Amino acid sequence: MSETTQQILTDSSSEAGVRTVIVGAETDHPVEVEIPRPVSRPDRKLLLVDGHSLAFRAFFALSRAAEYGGGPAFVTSDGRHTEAVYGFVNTLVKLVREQKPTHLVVSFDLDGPTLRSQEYEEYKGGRDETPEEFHGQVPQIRRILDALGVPVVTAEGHEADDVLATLARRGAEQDYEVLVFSGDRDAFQMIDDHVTVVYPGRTPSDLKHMDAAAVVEKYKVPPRHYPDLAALTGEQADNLPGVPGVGAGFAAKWILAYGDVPSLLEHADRIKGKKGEALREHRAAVERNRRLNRLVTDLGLDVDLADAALPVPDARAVGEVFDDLEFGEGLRNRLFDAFGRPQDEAAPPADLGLGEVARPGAADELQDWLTAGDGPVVLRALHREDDPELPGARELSGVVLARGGHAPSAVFLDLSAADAELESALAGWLADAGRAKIVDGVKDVWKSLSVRGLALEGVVDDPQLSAYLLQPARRSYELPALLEERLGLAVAPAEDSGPAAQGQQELALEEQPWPDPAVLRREAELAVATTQLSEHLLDKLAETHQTGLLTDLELPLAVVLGRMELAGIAVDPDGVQVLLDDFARVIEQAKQEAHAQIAEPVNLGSTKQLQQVMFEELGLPRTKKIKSGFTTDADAVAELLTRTDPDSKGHRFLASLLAYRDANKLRQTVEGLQKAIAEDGRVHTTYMQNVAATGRLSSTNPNLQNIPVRTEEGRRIRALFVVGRPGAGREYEQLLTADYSQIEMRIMAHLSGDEALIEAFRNGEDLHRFVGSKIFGVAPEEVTAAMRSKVKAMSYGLVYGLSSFGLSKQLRIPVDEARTLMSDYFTRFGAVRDYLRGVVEQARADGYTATIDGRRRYLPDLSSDNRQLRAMAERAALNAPIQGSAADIIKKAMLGVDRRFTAEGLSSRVLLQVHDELVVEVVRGEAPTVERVLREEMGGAAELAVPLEVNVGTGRSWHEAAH
DNA sequence: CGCGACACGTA
DNA sequence: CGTACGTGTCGCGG
Repeated sequence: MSETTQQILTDSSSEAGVRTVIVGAETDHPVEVEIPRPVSRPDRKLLLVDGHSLAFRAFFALSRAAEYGGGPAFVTSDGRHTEAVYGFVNTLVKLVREQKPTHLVVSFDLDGPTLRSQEYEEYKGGRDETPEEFHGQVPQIRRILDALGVPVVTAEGHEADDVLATLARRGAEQDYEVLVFSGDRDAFQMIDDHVTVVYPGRTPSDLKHMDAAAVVEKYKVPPRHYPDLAALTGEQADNLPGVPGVGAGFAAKWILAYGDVPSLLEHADRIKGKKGEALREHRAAVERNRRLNRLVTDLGLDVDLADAALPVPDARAVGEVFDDLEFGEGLRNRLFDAFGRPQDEAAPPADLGLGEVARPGAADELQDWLTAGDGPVVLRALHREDDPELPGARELSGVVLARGGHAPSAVFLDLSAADAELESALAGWLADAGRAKIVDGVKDVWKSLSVRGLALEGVVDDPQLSAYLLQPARRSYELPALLEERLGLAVAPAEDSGPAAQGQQELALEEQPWPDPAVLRREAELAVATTQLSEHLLDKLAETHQTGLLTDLELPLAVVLGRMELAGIAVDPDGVQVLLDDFARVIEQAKQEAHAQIAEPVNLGSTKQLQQVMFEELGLPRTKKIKSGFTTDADAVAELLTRTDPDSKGHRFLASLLAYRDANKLRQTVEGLQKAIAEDGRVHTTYMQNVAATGRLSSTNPNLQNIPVRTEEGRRIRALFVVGRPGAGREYEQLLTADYSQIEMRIMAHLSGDEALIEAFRNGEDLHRFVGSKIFGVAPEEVTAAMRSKVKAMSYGLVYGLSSFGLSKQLRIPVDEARTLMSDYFTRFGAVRDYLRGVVEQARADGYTATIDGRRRYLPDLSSDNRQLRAMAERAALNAPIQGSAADIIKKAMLGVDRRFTAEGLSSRVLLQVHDELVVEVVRGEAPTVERVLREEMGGAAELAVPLEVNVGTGRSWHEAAH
């Protein structure tokens, strides 16, 4: 920490508004510098922006990002570049969001001569020609500023900085807190107690705040003397040479000793040595520099700052420019968030024509409503409280039913107060498969109904699922967003304040009416709008031939998943504690062993600290570069282990680190499990049905699809999952697992139609051994373990779009050898190569890949200009049909198993799905039938060119049941 | 406190 | 420079 900073930090004795610090204490001329305390005027905050400077920096940052990967290419479909516009708006939005100015002005340089260029022809000479792509972007920026209603001020013959300096001075005089965005350091001279400069760092969005203290800290002179300093050192960017050999340090010393440039030059004779000589020699240049970098603060600008109050943007106009420039929703939303959402954006509660929400009080009233119209009815569940006792489900307190069409209507039923007859009328309708229902989030609603003893049949759509099939890569499927994007309907914007906003008098919590009338109204409107949304989504599904995936797969699967979630899986609590203690011991030991090798203890969980220890203190060889330096991941550490002397500190540290990480990871997994054990002694995961872009399920809260299995210690965790204790008249006997053997390779064989690969599976021999014998040209029994593991890695790699480079890294073999391996593979399995090539081509042409059952994944990046993005999309295209088809197959199997369990009167139940594996809790005596059903339904879930092989195992725990 | 980066578990 | 996920920790910046 520098001396100055220390003193600033420790200073406390100053008068109000001013601090003093000593600068240059180490020199002959220590000087006391006054630093005004910056004022804060949250209600009068003026932001002044140098438009060119911001646009230019944005342009270069985004062009580079696009060129070197990572960033998207900012070009419209008709070839216009938009880097500067996008970056400008992005940074401006960031500034407004973070700084919350009340007033805003942007200034631009004008073309043509300025006073500075007239005085000094070479001013700003030597700069590279403005790139072609930059042209035309400034007018677009001004269009957007116009649409936003932000005043743009320019001055003939002057640069933007003069305008800003003038406005900054006026702002300060009028007691505004002024923030100046400028990329020109000359702007620092404006800084005082009212004015701060925001100066861009390496990227336009990396903004540094320069107030007086920061200038003193950095340059050792007060802001008003910054231009004196710059005049001495010169300014490369403006092509203004200074005094040769004089850097910021000397310049600052002189200025502190003599004051400004004129005073310094007056006393130039007194300065000894080479530097003094140089100063006298370049006296003219210094004087010229000082003239040129003096900003004009008294331009006769015809602006009233009061008129620069941050306006409400014109959404239509902004929308037009954004559409024209092909900017996405993200920036648009951020912009409106920062500048305020215009009134007409909050759309007239999309007049749905919905009247009062009726509250049928008796069964016949409900019956009347239910039979009053046709068309599907939207069902929404209301929950009074957030935290249910019920493991895995929320208690149902009420429902909203709604119908769309010409006369939309909605009703609300309070199930916490409903009489038996009314509830039974509802139950009859819910269970009637002939009465079509639309349910948003059907799995959760089914669960809530189910724990209340209510059945649910006749569900024809769940927008979360239909929208997922249409756009599987979406992040969220929230109704308001879908309504807005699909139908342009702005329904019931979420109110930001609670009931109080509705002007209700204060009521004790327990006296508050439930549901809140505003909440009920919103629910009803959403329900009505959902009828339109569903109609639209089902149309689109039909157009894309995915209707069957919804009605025959995802919708019925939601119920199966709901059952699995409610069931949960039993976890042995004592075993959990034992493991936790065991792991804690290992962790402690590994931590101590690691610390014994180094000087100061570090946090082994901190990559940053590990890098310091490994690559600095221990001097270990550098590993692969990552953003924050060099990787310390397990792969790299293992590699380093092989390259270090087993008796060295480094080696021992690395070994301890791996042991620590291992045990720590396991401990975290078990801890998460412990926390997740519900009152029924079981863990209820949640399956997400619309998260994975390929069609897979995901598991969360906790994730039971990534429970360790590969290591011995990991398998101890699987042993914690046990068969449940007797309950509800059932006696569970064991857990049964059934998994597909090499399903992805089988799908690859099927999709490619490769005869050799198909033969490999029909042959029934160990797949990798068989493939190995073909590739290496030896008999199957002569395939060594090393050969087999190479082949195995290769085969799986293909499914992921592996390159020869990647393969060489994976197998730690030379790239040449990897390339040979791949080409040998493709020689024997040529149709596989043809298929993989074809998949990418097809996807590029269609814009999407498809599974065997027609589930799509859209991959717009296949035609990206960006190499990295394109390559990623290509690998995704290789993988999606295979992973997705496997997902479809096991989903079908789950439906089949579920049906058969019911049909055959089995009480056993499926508990878990782990992508290619099902875990079943088997009731005493049902094991043989369950095994047969699992084999038949899983094995028969798809008709492929190769058989689907299913392995089954049983045991008291998940570990024992593994095979 | 939110968020990105990192590391690492599964198929 | 191998796909698809979820979770925990760290450390940054607000």
